[in-house]
Amino acid sequence: MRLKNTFIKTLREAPKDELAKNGALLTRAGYIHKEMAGVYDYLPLGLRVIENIKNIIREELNAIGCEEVLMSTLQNPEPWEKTGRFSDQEVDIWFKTKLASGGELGLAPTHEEPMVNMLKTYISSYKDLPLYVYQFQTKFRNELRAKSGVMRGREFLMKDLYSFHVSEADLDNFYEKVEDAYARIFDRLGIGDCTYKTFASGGIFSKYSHEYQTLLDVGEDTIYYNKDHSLVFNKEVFNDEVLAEFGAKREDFEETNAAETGNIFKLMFKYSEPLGLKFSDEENHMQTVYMGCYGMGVSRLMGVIAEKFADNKGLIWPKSVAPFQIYLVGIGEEGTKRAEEFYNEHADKILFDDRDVRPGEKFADSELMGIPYRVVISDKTLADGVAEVVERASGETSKISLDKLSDLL
RNA sequence: CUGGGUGUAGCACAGUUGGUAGCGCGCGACGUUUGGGACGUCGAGGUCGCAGGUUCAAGUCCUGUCACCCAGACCA
Repeated sequence: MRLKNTFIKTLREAPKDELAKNGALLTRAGYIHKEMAGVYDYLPLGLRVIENIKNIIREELNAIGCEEVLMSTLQNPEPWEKTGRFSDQEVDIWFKTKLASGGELGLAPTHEEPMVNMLKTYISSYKDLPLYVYQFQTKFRNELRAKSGVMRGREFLMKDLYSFHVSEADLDNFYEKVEDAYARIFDRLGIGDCTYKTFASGGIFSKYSHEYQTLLDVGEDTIYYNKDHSLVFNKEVFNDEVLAEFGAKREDFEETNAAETGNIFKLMFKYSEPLGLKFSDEENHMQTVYMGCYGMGVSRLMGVIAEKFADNKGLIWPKSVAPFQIYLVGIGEEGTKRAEEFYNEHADKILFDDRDVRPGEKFADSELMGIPYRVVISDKTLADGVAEVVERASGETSKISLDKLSDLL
């Protein structure tokens, strides 16, 4: 991408309504634009980050046999009424609107009901199971208070996976596969070493749910972890009774803030029963489908990663999610010409700062945008037949011969 | 929802006892610059969140309303 050809522009100062670090930096660097509290537009760079995160999740889920769909945002109240969740008393974050013809609609805050309802069309026998279906979908939640940049929005992008099984054993088995997939996803996103599977309050059918909590100063959750992080509890379940159950002592735990970046949950029959999702078993007896659900906040992940790795100069993206691998700057006549040539060979992976501004401004923007490598080709470096490479994360500078530059991509 | 705060140019802000709006950044033109956000000259850009009201006159005073930020409460 050529900077000259894009409409985005960096800002020296963050808008005063962006106090959160992630929102301020993502806005200044031109990744996002705020429409209103908790509602953001994703600009070319931000969209690339979102797509990179999605692709990592997609690859890992597909690898364990999941199928991707895209369900509707507009919700027919009927399936929700069967579970009681269309009620504003039951679910207080609905956005609702009216049909021109008079009926009422909801904007999906999650998708258990429509997913179950849809699959009633396709699941009728044990031969149809198991099934693992997921999507990346925009969710709407009428939060009392949106805050923290893109980390708590009224409209946000979420990956939601639902699994369907003939038995609890099969659900348990798949649940473990998702745990493994989640571990790989967090690793690939660059936050594996600071993201923990956490015990949180459960629902009707299971004692605990599991959240994935990423350590973050400004995270909204409080968690407690022991020395080797083998046991991590959300504050909501951190009590003497639970500690006794796990044979743990309170004094071995440390308190810290974290952001919930994912969760996995055994639903059992919570939604399949009221919605009548059944199958015929091998003896031709009707059985209710066992279910699990597994969420991951895509736009929140972008905010968490932005927030976590930034320094006083700007964003620092892990290579796996960075919108581009190289921020390319050409200086001087010959340097600019050679930069053009290199750009033209790998245009899809390079952000080329071809603007007619002084180098200092380009350097500052490269740091603000957090692109992993800044490559400078100038008449000076060309005298040695090399380009200068600065790694954003470490600040380390090195010289690389021009024909080896593509190794960075 | 409770408490506190803020709405003036794309961004950040100033605007005195009411008298018809200003600075910096950014933007356009020209010139000088050209490896760490350069400099000079000229210039464009505003129904002062919105709606009422008071007044000869409202960014400024009054009433209402909306939005936004922070803390709390809330949060599969």
